Amino acid sequence: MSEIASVRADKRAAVLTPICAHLLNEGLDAANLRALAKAAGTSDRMLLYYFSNKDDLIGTALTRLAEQLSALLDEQIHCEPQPEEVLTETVWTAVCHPDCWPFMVLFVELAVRAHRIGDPFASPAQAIAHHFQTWLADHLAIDDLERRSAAAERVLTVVDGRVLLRLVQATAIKK
Amino acid sequence: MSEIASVRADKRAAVLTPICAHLLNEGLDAANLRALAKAAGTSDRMLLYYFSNKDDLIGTALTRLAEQLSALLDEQIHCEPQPEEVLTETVWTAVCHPDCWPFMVLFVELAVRAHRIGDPFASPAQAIAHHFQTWLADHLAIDDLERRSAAAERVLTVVDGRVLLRLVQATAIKK
DNA sequence: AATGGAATGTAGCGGCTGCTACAAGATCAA
DNA sequence: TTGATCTTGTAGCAGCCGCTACATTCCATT
Repeated sequence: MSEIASVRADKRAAVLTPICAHLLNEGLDAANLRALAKAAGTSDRMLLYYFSNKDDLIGTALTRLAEQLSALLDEQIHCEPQPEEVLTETVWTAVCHPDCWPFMVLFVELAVRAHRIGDPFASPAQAIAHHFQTWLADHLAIDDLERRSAAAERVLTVVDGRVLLRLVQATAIKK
Repeated sequence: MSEIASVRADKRAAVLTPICAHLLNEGLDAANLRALAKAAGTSDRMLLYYFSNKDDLIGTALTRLAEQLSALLDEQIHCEPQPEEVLTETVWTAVCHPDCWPFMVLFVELAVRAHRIGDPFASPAQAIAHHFQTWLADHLAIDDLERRSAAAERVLTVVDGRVLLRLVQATAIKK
């Protein structure tokens, strides 16, 4: 019956949370089935029982992460529409917050893979970029639609550029 | 004798050119020893004879690529110092040129790995970013040193941001 | 209790990766 | 020519990867 959710579907959903966390903290390079399974307290065998293959798993997790970022933005920033320069700094501050920063790093990884590989990375990357820009436009104190959209794109560009440069400067600790 | 270069040193230098090309066109993910050796017309065994290990090879190649990008910028753009907005568009046009674009993609890959892993990626990434910004400052029509440097950083930020967004939009062709 | 399907553990395959042991050829000084 | 050193090919190891075959356990229905 449809009202009786199978164990499989339940676990599939449950397992997604720690997997998203792992993806966020360790990045896509570290995202192999055995490591993800360990993070989720299960086995790689089970992950491939819940999901049809690795791409399905990663794609599902990334889609969920894209939604999480959207929610995070709404949650972390409650402000009236602002002028372009002000919004840029407001968002930049939010982006540097420890809760948000891992999303931005992941987004950069996603962008490269979207370009080089395509799916399952392209769709979430585009979703994140698109939603981010829409969100920015909604928080800009500009009446004209076209100008508002163009300004949102400029803000997004500057923020992304700063993220990239910050990545280079804030380098991993060597062992 | 020091004037007699060994075969090893010669080949080590010669092999670097096709390896850099491979790195540039295929990215860091595809940079395994066997693939690089094939691109260089030799064997993985030989690459590890010329270089002490993979990190040494990649690090050397990346350093050379950083220098190549510097040369490319000088070569592709000969212009008088420009105001900030003009230089931004001049550089953006150059960056989108097929000769330069692969460098930018590689730079983004480098930035992520510099952040997550550190060396051998951090140093070349920082070199590229630093040289790029210096180059920009040299082409800005601003007298005051501090203002010029700040403007160069803004130009670099905008260009990098555009690169990132372009990556997401120009996605790989699916098979 | 019997049965059939869902859920899970065990073990391993085939492929790739960085790297190395070993031996053979190449080169050059004596 | 001999021997030492530099260069190179062959083969393979140990580890990781995505994925799967097989067997088992668990549970709901009958």
